[in-house]
Amino acid sequence: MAHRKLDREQIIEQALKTLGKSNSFSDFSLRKVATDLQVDVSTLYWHFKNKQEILQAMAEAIIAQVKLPNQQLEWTVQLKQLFSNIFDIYEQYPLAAILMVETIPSSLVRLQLIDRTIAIMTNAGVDEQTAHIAATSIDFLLTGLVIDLMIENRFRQQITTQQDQNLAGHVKKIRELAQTHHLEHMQASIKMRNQFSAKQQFEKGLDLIIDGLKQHTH
Amino acid sequence: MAHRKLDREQIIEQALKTLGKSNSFSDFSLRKVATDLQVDVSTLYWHFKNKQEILQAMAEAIIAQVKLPNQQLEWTVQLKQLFSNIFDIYEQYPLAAILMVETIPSSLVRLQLIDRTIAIMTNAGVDEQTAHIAATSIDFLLTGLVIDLMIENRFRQQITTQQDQNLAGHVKKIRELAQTHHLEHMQASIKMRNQFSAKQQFEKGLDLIIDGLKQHTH
DNA sequence: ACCTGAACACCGTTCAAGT
DNA sequence: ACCTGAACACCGTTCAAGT
Repeated sequence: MAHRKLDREQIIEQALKTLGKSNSFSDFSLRKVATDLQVDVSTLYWHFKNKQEILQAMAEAIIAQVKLPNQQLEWTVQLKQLFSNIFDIYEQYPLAAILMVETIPSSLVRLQLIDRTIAIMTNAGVDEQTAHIAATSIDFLLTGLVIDLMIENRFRQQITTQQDQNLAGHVKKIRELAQTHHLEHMQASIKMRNQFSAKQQFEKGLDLIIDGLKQHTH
Repeated sequence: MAHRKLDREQIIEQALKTLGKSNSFSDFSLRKVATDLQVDVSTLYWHFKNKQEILQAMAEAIIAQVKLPNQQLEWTVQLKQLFSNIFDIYEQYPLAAILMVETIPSSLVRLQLIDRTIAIMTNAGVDEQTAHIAATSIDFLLTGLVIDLMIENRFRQQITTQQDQNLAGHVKKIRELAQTHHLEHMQASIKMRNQFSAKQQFEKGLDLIIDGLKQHTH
């Protein structure tokens, strides 16, 4: 293709689409993005310094979509709404959570988001230190659950479509070990995972942390 | 080298050492493990099916080192001791946390660990559902913090040893953005990260979740 | 049974060369 | 200013061949 077509925005847009098509994060490559753009890989290196910079821009584009809750609302409602929004976006871009882990939160949008999260708590009377660790905890819980969810879905796909005996073996093994070694709580956990959606589990975890926070408010 | 030397145990032992020498998880490769073992890469494929299986065995070897707390102790003490032990092991093998994320917990040792964690809570009167989500939350908080810690250390190293302007730029940018956009809580967070160790932060997060759990016990 | 060597299909990154 | 093509140094994985 001739020149004078591409800009950074178009590259990031396609990169997010290409990431969406990928089965895993290691499946995602700049060469595939370039192919989808009908362009040589090396072209990307004129617009971006390296892969890390592209991932950074992708993460930024995703976080920019997060809608902040109304500040008039009660603080627990604000927290729940905010992270519910983030959860929904992560579900839309299933690999976005990994993107956040792989990337440094040095963009303004991401810093503002962290700042706002802490502000919600301190405005409710929580001390700065507790608010900081609570924000971190909620963030890790969210990304952890989404990554888990994604891995599970990938496995489910691989097992059904490609009949991957290896992965099917793992799932079977977990159930069997739980039974033969009488890991009763493990068995209950497996049931729970099937009974509640990842979002419901996240909400319960968030509630738990909020319960803890309430003891630090006054 | 001639044959009749290697076994799975030796490979995993060296793999953990090679992982320890790696600056990042993507830096770690089977080819490097093979070189350290003075053996051809393809040799590893006689002992293991693929890379995933090797990672799985590595994760298992690490978790096997976790010491379980005395069951006579009070439940909050048991929880704190258990996760303090896990934290210390993760600090010893800085990339172990990523290993856990990349890997399915289908080994007996890991399942037993999860089961035991939940058991500590249910024995204290916490319902099965809350105990399950709390165990998950604590686990994600721990791995999240350790991964963060590791990334930070890697950056610090790269900045000082290789004068990586790119990474130094990120750190500087965060401070600057926090100042110019008056992200006061963000500034306080940066201070706190320097003031408290990752372990101390984890302990505070754990305390928060325990505070939440106490409301579910009776 | 255990290991090697070569090959394959992938990566990210660089750089001289084109328009 | 923007893009290509070829090259480089890496990957994981397979497989015929050696001992």
